[in-house]
Amino acid sequence: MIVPRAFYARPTLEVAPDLIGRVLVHDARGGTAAGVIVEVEAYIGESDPACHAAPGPTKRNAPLYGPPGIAYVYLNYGMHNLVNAVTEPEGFPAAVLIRALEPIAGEDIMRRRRARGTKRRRDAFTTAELCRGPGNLTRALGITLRDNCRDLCDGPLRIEDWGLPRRDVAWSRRIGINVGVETEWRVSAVGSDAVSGPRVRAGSP
DNA sequence: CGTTCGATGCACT
DNA sequence: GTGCATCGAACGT
Repeated sequence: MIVPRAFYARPTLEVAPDLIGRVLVHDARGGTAAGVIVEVEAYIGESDPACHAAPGPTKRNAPLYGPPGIAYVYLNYGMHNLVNAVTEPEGFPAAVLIRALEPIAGEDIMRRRRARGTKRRRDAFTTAELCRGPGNLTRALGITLRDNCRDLCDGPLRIEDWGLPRRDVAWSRRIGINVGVETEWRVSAVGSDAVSGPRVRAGSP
């Protein structure tokens, strides 16, 4: 079933961990691809210096102020599309950045998309690395700027609940930013080999 | 393994 | 003109 809008219309720090274990699906040219969300980060309000809403409303960050349950997709470093799920009641700018997935459908399509334009062969990718990292997962799913403002509750780009088992989650600092580094607003599924960056250890060595 | 460095586009000041 | 919510290729160890 599709995750309903009410799910997103909540405090972002409640939405973020609840997204772990849900499934991001994209029907696109080339076919459908989907992955289990295993790593996210919360960006919350104009007072969060790392949130794109920090400068106040602008043309780019307008989706953050829009209704919950829509996608905020933007271009980062001139080459990577990053996808967020907009949260909180409309008018309060916040979102959850999706940082990593475990491929669950359309893995062959993901391989084709990931290998395109690189020197690596399709079969040189491990399954775990196909959607590891926010730029990599949008590439694997074929998510582009045209998906900005798409409704995640209805349409080709969706988040679904497949009734998968609950995952243990761990909170840690957000990655790849220079401000707002103290808050532990990154959530990852413990033990997942698809999680990017510093991984949280599941047990003792 | 590790680290460095270039690519690349655009919103924002 | 500056600075990114990044990635992978190249090179050093």
